[in-house]
Amino acid sequence: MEDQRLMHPSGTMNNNTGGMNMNQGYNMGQTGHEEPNDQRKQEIGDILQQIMTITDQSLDEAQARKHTLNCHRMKPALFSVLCEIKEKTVLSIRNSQEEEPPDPQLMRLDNMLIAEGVAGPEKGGGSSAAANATAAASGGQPDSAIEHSDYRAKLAQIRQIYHTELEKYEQACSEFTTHVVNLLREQSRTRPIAPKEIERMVSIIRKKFAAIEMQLKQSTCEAVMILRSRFLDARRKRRNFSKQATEVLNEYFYSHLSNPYPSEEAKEELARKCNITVSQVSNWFGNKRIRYKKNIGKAQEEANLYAAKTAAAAAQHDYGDGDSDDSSTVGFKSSSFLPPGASSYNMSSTAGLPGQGQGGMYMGMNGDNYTSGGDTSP
DNA sequence: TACCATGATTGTCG
DNA sequence: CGACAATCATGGTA
Repeated sequence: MEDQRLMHPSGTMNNNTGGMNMNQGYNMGQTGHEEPNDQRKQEIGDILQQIMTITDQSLDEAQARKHTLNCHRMKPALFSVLCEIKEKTVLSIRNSQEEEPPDPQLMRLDNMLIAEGVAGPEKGGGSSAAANATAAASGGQPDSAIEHSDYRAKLAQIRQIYHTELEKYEQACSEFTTHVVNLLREQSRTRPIAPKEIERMVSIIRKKFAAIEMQLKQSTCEAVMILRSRFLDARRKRRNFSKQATEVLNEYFYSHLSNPYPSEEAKEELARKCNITVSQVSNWFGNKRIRYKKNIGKAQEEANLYAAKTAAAAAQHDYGDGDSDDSSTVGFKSSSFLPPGASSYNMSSTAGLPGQGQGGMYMGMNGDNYTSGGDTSP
């Protein structure tokens, strides 16, 4: 990682009250030169050697030398000469820097991170974001809360890592900037340093750290995209409900054929029984209603099967409510799925539907208990 | 492999 | 926002 490499100059300068040249600092913003590895290693070795030499000198000694230099009688003259040279070079520095417009790519990344809820206004923040987001998903909009919670938990994890890293970078940046500024101020006693130069130095450092931040943002975006694609892939995977679940849903549907619109409570109850989500129950009923209407002839067979089954169950209960489990929690919305007057559960329920015989389909079914639910296999 | 069944998604409407 | 209709995409089967 480049950030770690970048921190080294800071450490170097810490020990550098003696006299390392700040010009090394000016190279910071420039792109690294491409040299053969061996040569580069050699150079690094030399530099390290120099540093070791410097740190070997005692601080007192260094301070004493600096003091001697500052008090030297030629110092003012030397300083003014340096100022003159400086004035000439400053011109060349000045035109090299003007603030550029914001990087469009960075803006894209920022926008995406905000849109995905990774950056931007707190949505819970840090590790609690997962819990909050999950709660929001299952509370406000219960649909597919189970799948979402996993996705959101992972997203929150990404968010937390992103913020932690960002914070680290910002802290490092500000520490490093402060250090460099202090160093320059210190040096300005010995050589002329214009405030502009310090500003420039600061902006170079900022740019460098901004580049690192951009890398962070980019990899965060990538992580989010991967997470998303995985999540979407998982969502596309369709699994048929269990035979038992289908049976429960069908029982409910056909025993409320006159009004197959389960209330919220009924949906929850069904979801619990079938071990699926409420939204899956809603989907199922939506699909069922429309497909029933489209193919009443065929559905009729199924209807009879379930009617027979529930009738048998009712008989067992000796005149009790046929589906005590359901009806206890079921509320009905007014609906026109069937014409008014048609009631579910017996032949009259289907009498009003087009394309159906009035006759004895139900009778024909006799009691031959519907054994396998008929439609789906596990 | 084609075909049907089925769960999920999307767009529209009241 | 829920219901509906159309559609997509996958699972299961002949």
